[in-house]
Amino acid sequence: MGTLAGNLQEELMKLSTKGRYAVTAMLDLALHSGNGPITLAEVSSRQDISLSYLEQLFSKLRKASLVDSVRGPGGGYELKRPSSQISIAEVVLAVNEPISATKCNGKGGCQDGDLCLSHQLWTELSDQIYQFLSGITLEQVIQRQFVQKVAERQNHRFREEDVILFS
Amino acid sequence: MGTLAGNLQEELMKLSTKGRYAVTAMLDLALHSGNGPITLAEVSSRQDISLSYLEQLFSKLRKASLVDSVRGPGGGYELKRPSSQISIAEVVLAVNEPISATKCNGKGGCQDGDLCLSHQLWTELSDQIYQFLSGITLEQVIQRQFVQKVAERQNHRFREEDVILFS
DNA sequence: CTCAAAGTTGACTAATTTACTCAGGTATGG
DNA sequence: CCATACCTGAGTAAATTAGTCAACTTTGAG
Repeated sequence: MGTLAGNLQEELMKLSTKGRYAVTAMLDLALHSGNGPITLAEVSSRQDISLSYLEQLFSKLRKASLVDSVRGPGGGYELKRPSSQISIAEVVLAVNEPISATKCNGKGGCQDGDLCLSHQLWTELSDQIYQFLSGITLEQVIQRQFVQKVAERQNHRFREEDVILFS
Repeated sequence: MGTLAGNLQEELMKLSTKGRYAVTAMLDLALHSGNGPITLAEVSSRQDISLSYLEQLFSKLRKASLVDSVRGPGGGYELKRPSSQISIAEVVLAVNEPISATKCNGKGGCQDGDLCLSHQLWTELSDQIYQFLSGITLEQVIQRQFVQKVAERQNHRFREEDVILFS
């Protein structure tokens, strides 16, 4: 299933509960840093995430070089870099198998252009989302410093009832 | 958008292939608008999405007032509003059952503050993502007018190798 | 050295979601 | 009428999520 595509940006952001768990756990680590490693048992009880599930997530976070592990008594996990240098995008991508952007990869029938156009548009959009999340660090989230008015860019003339379907 | 400014949303964005299918189909509709309704069969063959799956998606898109349907021969679907007034966020939210932001909703044990803090931080972040996608319309995607340099905001001091793990 | 605390790994699984198919409807233009 | 197209709901295989369980390895403290 995994395409060995050499191209960059063939993979998409995926935002689900899995990524939220990972970000929440990383925020917990950032919030409680300073006194040595933090055990997953602490994170588990504080954030109400099962210990075994955290172990899976942190296995991936470690492989992505986002955390360091210390074994033995007094051990635990700690951020490998300062929280100001770890982006949300990194955390989300570390735990998610990224989904393939192009369904039409090896397949034919993509010459008529239409198919590839939509794919490319979505890929570019996904890239924008990635850029956005890359610009937000754990520390910025904690300090609530991430931009407040990002949506005030262009013709933004939704009526009230259109917006409310968010609830 | 005064509505979103007040209280935080309790529902989160979810980005998966499902939303991509919906956006792709909506882009197809936008690209081929002007000659009356477009059949799902056309969209199906052009975008390589199964007809029955499209029917499910468009049922939700119609309930969300994003498309109008015309029955009978010569019928099909068309955008209810101009593509410049339909945001990506609307499309994605229309087809996804939104996931709950707060696991600790009715539960106790949320008094110690830590749990709720992480939840709130993630909720605020999710709100930012929503704001971001709300600011991008179908037309902007087609015209590729969505902001090119959204990530150049704050202390953006990632090293190269940190960013590249997107591949 | 021993023991217990912690991470590490892999196999397994129930529940849920995704991505469909199928079998019927209903509305409507020609 | 009748073919076309939307509409609805039931069902379902595959994948993902969100875990559990068992068996390790490493290491600090006593």
